[in-house]
Amino acid sequence: MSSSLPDVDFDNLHNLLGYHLRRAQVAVFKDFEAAVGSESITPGLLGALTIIGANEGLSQNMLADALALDRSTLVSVIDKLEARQLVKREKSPQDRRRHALFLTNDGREVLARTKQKVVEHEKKISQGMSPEERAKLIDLLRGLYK
Amino acid sequence: MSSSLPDVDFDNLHNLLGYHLRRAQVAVFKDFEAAVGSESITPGLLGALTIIGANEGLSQNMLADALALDRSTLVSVIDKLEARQLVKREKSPQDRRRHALFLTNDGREVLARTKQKVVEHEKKISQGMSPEERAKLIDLLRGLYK
DNA sequence: CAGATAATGTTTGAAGGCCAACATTTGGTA
DNA sequence: TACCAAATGTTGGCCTTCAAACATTATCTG
Repeated sequence: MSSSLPDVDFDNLHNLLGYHLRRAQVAVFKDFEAAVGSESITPGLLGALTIIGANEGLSQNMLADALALDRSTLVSVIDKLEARQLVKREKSPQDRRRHALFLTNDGREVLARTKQKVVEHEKKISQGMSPEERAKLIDLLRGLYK
Repeated sequence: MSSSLPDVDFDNLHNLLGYHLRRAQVAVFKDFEAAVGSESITPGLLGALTIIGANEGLSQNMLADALALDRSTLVSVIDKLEARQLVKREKSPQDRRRHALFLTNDGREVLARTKQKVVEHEKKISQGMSPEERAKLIDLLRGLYK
């Protein structure tokens, strides 16, 4: 399967946080796809559905902030969700620059189903650590970006 | 700066490892660019230079394995490094399918300079945690992908 | 040895992200 | 009030990545 016989020397790469962060993220996202993929929901789409569901009527800018995505990136996320009839844009009457975002009934159903599957996914990837370790991990990760 | 007044409800997003992993990775990579950017070296390029430097003559496949990148992705990484005269491809005499990868003198110099700057970068991002916490963090991250 | 199978590097196409530039709308201020 | 600055959403260009298809070369197997 792998093509390393003489074993690669990683030098100090294994001491770099960025290296491990990237690999962990790739692995976790892959498991997410496997667990939730039947709904055709990616981590990014779940994030958007979750925040919209808990904050109906919010603007695209607020959502982009919450997800730490660029405004322009969010446009295509919402385009995709709207094309699948999970979300709708409505013009905000207070501020005509804004779009107010809402879940459709389909959106609410997909979100509910996805959330359940995500519970399993989180359980699976956290298998190798104790609840305390998991909490500590999240804490340390937040420390890296807050 | 930010556009949240009524404060966004994050629902259970803050309990998802993937969410924090992505945000931490983005932040760390951004700091990397700031610290090392003067050399125009990205995390991916540093990874390639590091592994090649410690394993001169290795093949593109072995390198892709080490970096957890797709073979096809690595082609463009090496294209870029070769265009900048930091790496050279040589046809392997033992296996004529393979390219053996080597650093040029320029490549060695850039790698050495970059490594120093990366030390500072790692110090900065690890500022908020103890050495034990940092080691634990890396350990937990490895647990997610190994 | 001959033919099938696998490994290697490459190209192409698609997805998802960023940034810069833009039009529209709002809000502050002189 | 009239102007200038900021906020909002969108578009287009670019980069990085993966996956699939391909040609070339090596290797295994009958």
